[in-house]
Amino acid sequence: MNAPEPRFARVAALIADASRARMLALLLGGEARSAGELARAVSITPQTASTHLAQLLDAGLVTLRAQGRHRYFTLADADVARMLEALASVAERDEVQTRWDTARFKPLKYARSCYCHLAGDLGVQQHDALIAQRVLVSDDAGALVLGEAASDWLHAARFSGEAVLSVRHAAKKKRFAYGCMDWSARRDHLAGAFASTLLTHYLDRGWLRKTSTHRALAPTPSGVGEFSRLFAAAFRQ
Amino acid sequence: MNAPEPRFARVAALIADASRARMLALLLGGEARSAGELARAVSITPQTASTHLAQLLDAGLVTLRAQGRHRYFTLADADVARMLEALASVAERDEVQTRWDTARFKPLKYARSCYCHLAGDLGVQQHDALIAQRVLVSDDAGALVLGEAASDWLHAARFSGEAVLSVRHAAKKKRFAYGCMDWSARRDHLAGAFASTLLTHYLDRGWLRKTSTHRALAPTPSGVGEFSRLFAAAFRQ
DNA sequence: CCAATGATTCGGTCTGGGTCGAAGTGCCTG
DNA sequence: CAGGCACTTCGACCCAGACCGAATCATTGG
Repeated sequence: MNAPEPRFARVAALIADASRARMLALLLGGEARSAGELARAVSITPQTASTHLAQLLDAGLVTLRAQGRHRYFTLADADVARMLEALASVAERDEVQTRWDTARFKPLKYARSCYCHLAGDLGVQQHDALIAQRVLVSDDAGALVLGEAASDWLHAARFSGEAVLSVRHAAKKKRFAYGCMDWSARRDHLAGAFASTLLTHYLDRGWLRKTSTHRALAPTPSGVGEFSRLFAAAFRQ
Repeated sequence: MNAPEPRFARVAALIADASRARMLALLLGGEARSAGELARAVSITPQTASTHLAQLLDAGLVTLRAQGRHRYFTLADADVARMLEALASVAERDEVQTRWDTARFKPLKYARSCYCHLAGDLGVQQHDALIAQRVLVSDDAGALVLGEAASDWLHAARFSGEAVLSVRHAAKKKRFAYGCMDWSARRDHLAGAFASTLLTHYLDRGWLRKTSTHRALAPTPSGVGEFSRLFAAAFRQ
């Protein structure tokens, strides 16, 4: 009769603290951050941050890479990012319409990094376009795999021949591509290894650039053109 | 520079408390529960439960239906269920393999209700089978819609003619069917309005029955036969 | 080998929030 | 109308855990 305490309560408790939540929100940007950097960003002393990070590490929400006397933290994996986005999607619900339309949040709504893939309206467009153009198709199990139009599209997106091969190789792995609920658009954007590769590519080609402080990503003039060409099929909406 | 406190921290705080988490876990079963019932289930006094439920209600995690002097609570919507499952999927990670194989948890892993659809191994089989048989197919935007084999399958599943029509009508709505990460199987099971209809149908036909205390669902002898027939395509693995 | 810097550990303080007893409100039944 | 039941509100208590000061460890550079 007596329900046992669910394990998710413990994870929720880790996210519940304002300082830890702000650290996690920063890490959602995808980049590794040192302990001190995180402490300063959320205005707490290094020793407090240290205890917080130890807890996040212990629970497996973040991973650690020590480099000299710095310790760099990143989100553990895409599952953690998905969980945070799911929380945000419930937390933001009704606020979305009003808040997102302010000038301050518009860039964030248009495009941002989520862990290490593209989110926001542009991420949703990417998701819809790649499926509509059959670059990605559902296999028998409902997972997304490369479709018949994949090679053409990758070529059009200026992937090199060897890069295409490496994508094709990665496509065999689990978690290659899947939908992830976008909390501002409230529709799926594209997540997974393929989505990471694409975002890296966009940044490398200079179609997107990171903005100073936030997770927001701004398209460059050349990027605007490329995206409207590559995602043309999704622009019908 | 100073990162604002993310709104999801507030939601996480609501789930972080052991008593509230246990209530939410109970409500994940999909059935409405009265305040007193929830209080007894988690071993707290009615007045404590009342403050908890008021908070959950205020945050929109649960909804309320007052009936006489009883107040019945249910999970607010499928987004909340998805969020809880995402949390659980991170929280359970490594435990899954060991814990689920104990006799105590096996029924839960095999089939359980998630909000108001079918989860667990059977839920994953359903998801995979309906897609493999093209009862459900992805549309241009990646959402699942009824496919060319839908009518035949519904007929085979003993849906009446008018029930088939009502399903076809419901198929136009948003959130008709979509994948939802299953935290025990770690693959997608089927969620959405269609999934709810199917679970209700299985219960009505006596193919599944609710077990006493948990969210676990047990297949009846006739259910075993029906499921192996209806989900045949997924039994390859 | 000695600062200087990044990070952790320890000990003590303090507050937010969960808890229950007691009392109050509303609804249903006899 | 009276009594009972489901639930809520109020007040007081108490404790887990966030926080910081001080000290310690580790790495780098001079």
